[in-house]
Formats: sequence, C-alpha cells, structure tokens
Amino acid sequence: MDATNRSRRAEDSTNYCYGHLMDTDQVRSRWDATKGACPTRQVLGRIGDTWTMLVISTLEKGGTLRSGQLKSIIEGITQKMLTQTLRNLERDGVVRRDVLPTVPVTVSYTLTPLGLSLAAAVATMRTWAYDHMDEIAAARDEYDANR
Amino acid sequence: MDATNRSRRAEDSTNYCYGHLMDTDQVRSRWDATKGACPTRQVLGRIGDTWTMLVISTLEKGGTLRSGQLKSIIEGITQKMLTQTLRNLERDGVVRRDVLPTVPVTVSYTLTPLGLSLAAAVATMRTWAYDHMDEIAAARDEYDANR
DNA sequence: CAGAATCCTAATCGATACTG
DNA sequence: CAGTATCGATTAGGATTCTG
Repeated sequence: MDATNRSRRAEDSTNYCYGHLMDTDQVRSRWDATKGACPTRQVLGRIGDTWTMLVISTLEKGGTLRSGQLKSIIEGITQKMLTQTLRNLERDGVVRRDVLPTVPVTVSYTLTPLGLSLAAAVATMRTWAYDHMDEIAAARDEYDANR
Repeated sequence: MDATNRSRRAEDSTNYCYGHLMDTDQVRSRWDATKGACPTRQVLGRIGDTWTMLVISTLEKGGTLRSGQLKSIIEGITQKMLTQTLRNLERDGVVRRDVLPTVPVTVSYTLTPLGLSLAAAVATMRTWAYDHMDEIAAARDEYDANR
C-alpha cells in the first residue's frame, strides 16, 4: 500500500496532460510516456517555478550575460537557484552556455532561437500581470473584506 | 539567527520583483509592499502552480462548469487541489463562484472578464509548449546523451 | 568567478475521513 | 455534491562551506 502510493507518486504525479484541451491523439502520438510527463505539462511546470521567467526575461533584455551579472541583476536569487535554473534551461535548449578558458573561468549565457520565442510568450504573461495588477489587488481586497 | 532566517523567509521569500524589467518607479508606486509580494511575481507564481493553468483553460473551453464536472474533466486533480485552486482564482477575481440553493447544493464556476483575458495569455504559453515539445525533447535527449 | 555539495526548513500536494 | 480537516511524503529552495 505504501509501495503503491509511492510508485504512483513517482511515476504519474507530473503526467497530467492537456489532452482534453488540444488534439489528444496528436499529443499522444508525439509523446513518449516512458520518458515521463506530458511535455506540455513539463514545460509549463518549468515556466512556473520561482526563477525561470525572471531568468529568461533578464536574458532577453540583456542579451549575453555572465553568471555573476545575472546574479546581481536578479535581486534575491541565490547561487544555487541561479545555477539550477540555468541548467534546466540549457537542457531544454532554451539557453546556450559558453565557457571561456580564462583564469578564472568566464561563463556566459545567451538565449537560443528557441529561448527567444519562449521569451516572447513569457513577455505576454508578464505584461498581462503588470497590466492587471491593480484589478487583482482590488479583487483580493474585496474578497478578504468579506471574511 | 534562526529567528532572522525564518522571518526573512516568511516575509520576503516571494517579494522578488520584476522592476529591472519594467518601469521600476511605476511598479513601486503601484505596489503596496506591506501587503506582500510584488503583484507581478504573485500572479506569475500562481500561474505556475500545478493546476491553475489547467483549470483556467478548462473553464475557457467549457464555459460555466460545476465543481464535479471540473473534477472529472481534469484528469488527476484531487478534490482538495481543485477547491484550493478555484478559491485562489476566485480571490484574484479570475473566476466567479455561483451557488444555487438546491439540495444538495449546486456550485458552478465561470471565468470573469479578467479571467477571460488571462485565459488568452495562458493559451499563448500552452500553444508555445505544444508547438515546441519536439524541439525540447530533442534538446533534452542531446543534453542527457553527453553525460 | 562559477559552481558543486551538504544541511535543513517550509511549502506543496496526495490520501483519507468527515460535515451539511 | 461540494467542501473542510488532518496527516504524511515529497519537494523547493535558502544558508553555508568548499573547490579549481
């Protein structure tokens, strides 16, 4: 029973797919379930974490940036989370990591073409949030006032 | 020291703002920091959680839906997470909750105009993920092959 | 400078049982 | 049916220390 629960968690917890919203057959035919979650869900999950959008947007605005520059521009990010976020994005083909063999080593990051197209979609979300933050704040105030 | 760490976590952990990407003064002037995180960050954080995008997209497609309908359409969601997600969206003014005093009670949810505009932005992200899932999968395969 | 490794707390989320 | 409450497993992520 514990084993059942645990394996369920491990295997399926990120597999919820968007099939009912798109062409399910097409999604299924392009999705190798043995490799893990539905890709749409994986990508959206990645986008949603604390730092990914911030890193992408910062690179979009700044072009090629060094690790230290990203760290100082993105207020509050720790070394660990910056590295982790950049590794994930690199793995997904969204950023390119370049190492110059200076002493000490110089590492820079740049959005790939795929990353640039993602940055555009991210900007849409960011702009929406910015444009509607007053409306949201007002809705929250009203909601909270009634309890 | 523990107290310091804990309070820092509690108070500031979601306050990282997008000021360096937008008009910082304007963001600051519209953002009451005593109420918590930067609104942009709050909204994007909400979008990024496991179920929010799915619920929004499902309501966009289905129009007005009852709680039970949402639960059966969205594969894998639990009662708890559905309720929690809907509450958050209701608080932000994104969905409207209507209760009919039948026995037992009937509850339905609908996107507000604000919610509809958000759904459009969400669709952009969803479509991006769908359109690029092959590219991402390929990038991952290549990345993973080199280690 | 860039990042890997360790430790530890807090938030997330699923499972389950219960209420009107 | 819709929702609440509680518990436990898992994960995210911050602080810190160490390496080339």
